[in-house]
Amino acid sequence: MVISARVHYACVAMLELAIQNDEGSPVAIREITDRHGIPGPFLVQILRSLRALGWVQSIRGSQGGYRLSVDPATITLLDIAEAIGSQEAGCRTEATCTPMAVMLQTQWDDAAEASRRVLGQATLSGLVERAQHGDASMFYI
Amino acid sequence: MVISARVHYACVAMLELAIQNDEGSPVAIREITDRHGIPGPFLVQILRSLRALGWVQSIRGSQGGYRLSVDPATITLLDIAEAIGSQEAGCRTEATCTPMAVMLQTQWDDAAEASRRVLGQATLSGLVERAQHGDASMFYI
DNA sequence: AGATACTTGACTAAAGAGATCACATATATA
DNA sequence: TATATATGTGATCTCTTTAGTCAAGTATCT
Repeated sequence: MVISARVHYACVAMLELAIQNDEGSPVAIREITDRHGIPGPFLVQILRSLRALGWVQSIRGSQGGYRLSVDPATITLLDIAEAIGSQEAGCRTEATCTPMAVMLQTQWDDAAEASRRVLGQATLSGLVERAQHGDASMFYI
Repeated sequence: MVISARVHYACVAMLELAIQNDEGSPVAIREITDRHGIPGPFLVQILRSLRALGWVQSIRGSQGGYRLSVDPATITLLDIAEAIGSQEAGCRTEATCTPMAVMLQTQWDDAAEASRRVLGQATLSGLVERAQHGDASMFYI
């Protein structure tokens, strides 16, 4: 469960869209990059992946931007991390797959599973709600 | 908590030393690399780190090798992973540290903490014992 | 002396992460 | 219809990390 900048940015973008989901107009990339200091072209790349997943839709042209196309209650940080992040390999091919290696691999898997359980609990809507209740000025809307 | 090949090999080596800890003679690198298919010079590099940590001692010359210099009950997979693996950075410097970023970071930290708890439970002696009870032929000694 | 085994430091190849750029296309508004 | 505003797409690029290699040296046992 590696949290790269790519994954982090993807989550920021999804949260930003989730917050502004009720308002009619789509959210421009510029709005997100300005607010969070994310390199523009990089975020474009990430939003492309999110669109391919069917999680956001894009509206081109003037007044265009992005909008969530899924219910924010159904998407967790785990979903985003696993979809955007790099896929991990199974048992190492180079080294011999000894019983000891298998035992260790079980430990690595258990540890990863523990992480996944935490992130699988965190839905977008849950985070948005928590942020807005905890600190109304948090997202300076 | 990234488990690189380096960390995995370090754990294999420590476990191998823990198993043969009771016997008088030290364990040669060749013995470990042959058994587990680990590239020799790479394992040398790793054992050097382990020695710098004070966890193993080396005996040079003919009949030389490596030996644990700590109680295998006091070392966990977490200790090895954190000592050998790369050190992770804190809050990302590039992007703006917005409240949203902080909230996300908390989630990443919680997830990492969950992993750490799992690996922190796994002591070398515990793993050796488990392996030997579970399957006597596991380490074909 | 010679075989065995660790010591040390430098070095290289490959992969992935994190961007960046140029050019194309779509749409609202004046 | 012209123009400003936005996204779409593909290629490219640099930097860091990871994994692995090599050569020459030193210590110890038999």
